[in-house]
Amino acid sequence: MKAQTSLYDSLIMELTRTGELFRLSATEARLLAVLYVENHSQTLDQMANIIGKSKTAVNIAIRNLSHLGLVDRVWVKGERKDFYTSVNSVYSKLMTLQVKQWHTQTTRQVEAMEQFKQAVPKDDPQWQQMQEKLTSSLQFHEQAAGILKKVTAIS
Amino acid sequence: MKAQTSLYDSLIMELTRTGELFRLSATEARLLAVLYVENHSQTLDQMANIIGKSKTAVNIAIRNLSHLGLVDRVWVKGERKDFYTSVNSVYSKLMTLQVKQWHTQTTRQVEAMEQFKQAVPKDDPQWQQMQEKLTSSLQFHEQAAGILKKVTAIS
DNA sequence: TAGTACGTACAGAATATACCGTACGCACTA
DNA sequence: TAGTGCGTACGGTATATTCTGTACGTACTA
Repeated sequence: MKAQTSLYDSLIMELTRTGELFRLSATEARLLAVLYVENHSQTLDQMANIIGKSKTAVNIAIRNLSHLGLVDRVWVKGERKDFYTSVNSVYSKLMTLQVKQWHTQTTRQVEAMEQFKQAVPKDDPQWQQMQEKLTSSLQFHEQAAGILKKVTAIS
Repeated sequence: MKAQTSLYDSLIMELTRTGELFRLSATEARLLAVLYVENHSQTLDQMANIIGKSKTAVNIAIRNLSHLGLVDRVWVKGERKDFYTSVNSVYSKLMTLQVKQWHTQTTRQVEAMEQFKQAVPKDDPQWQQMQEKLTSSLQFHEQAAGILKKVTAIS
């Protein structure tokens, strides 16, 4: 018997897939999807209930998402519980974060290549090859930088 | 006692980090790094030896990398073993692959949102909110498309 | 002050992932 | 045909990740 899949479920699933593409864990991604679709902020208990996980699991996932700046805690008058909501255009932000990491990492990569190249004697046949790879890496770095600029220009 | 770290090791490590950023597993990333730095193609045994893993593990990793089009099998005259090498500008290609996935996924996401929106009655207050989110998602999609165009223009 | 409601730290269980050694199948060789 | 060398499928195991229930600390309340 095939499980009935509502449009709501499909939507959540797609959003979850998107989140996972950006290296979020399954529950982080799902949680973010729920917060994105739901229109009012949610408590830990509500979220635990919705995604069918323990409050502890939700707590940790929310902490991570919050640490990434993808989720905000909102204050609700007269309520003791914490309420959480996703930030504006989360998915764009997620993409931006990822690209930033690329940029940082490619910088490190280029530096490592340069250092390594300098240790290779210039008359070594390896030197020329390292030189080419360095050029290639630099190009890679430029590429990441270009994308970063494009991405941050929007948000 | 602190482990001695050579420039070579640092380079491999950085390249590995880069690979991991693109959702490669640790060994896939390391393997790719080695193939990238080494100037001649390597056999399974050689690679297993270099990264200190079993031949089986290397075999699977190579299969995945090959499936992603990041690694090529090269024919060497008079040799029975298979030789592998990384394709040109692997890391750019890796980035391109990733962005392509974004593009595909955002398409799916937008479709799911449109379907969901249509099921919500227009006089429902939710409708307006869904409309806004759809707009936001479309923007996200455009963003991915833009990056994709930029990336593929290079390679 | 005692009681209640919340968030979170922690330890162990469950699950998923990665890995290894063995063994098999195939192709080439003598 | 027997033998050798290679890639790879497979089953069991280690390791890492994720999840749960319990328990604790704090803040508010009566």
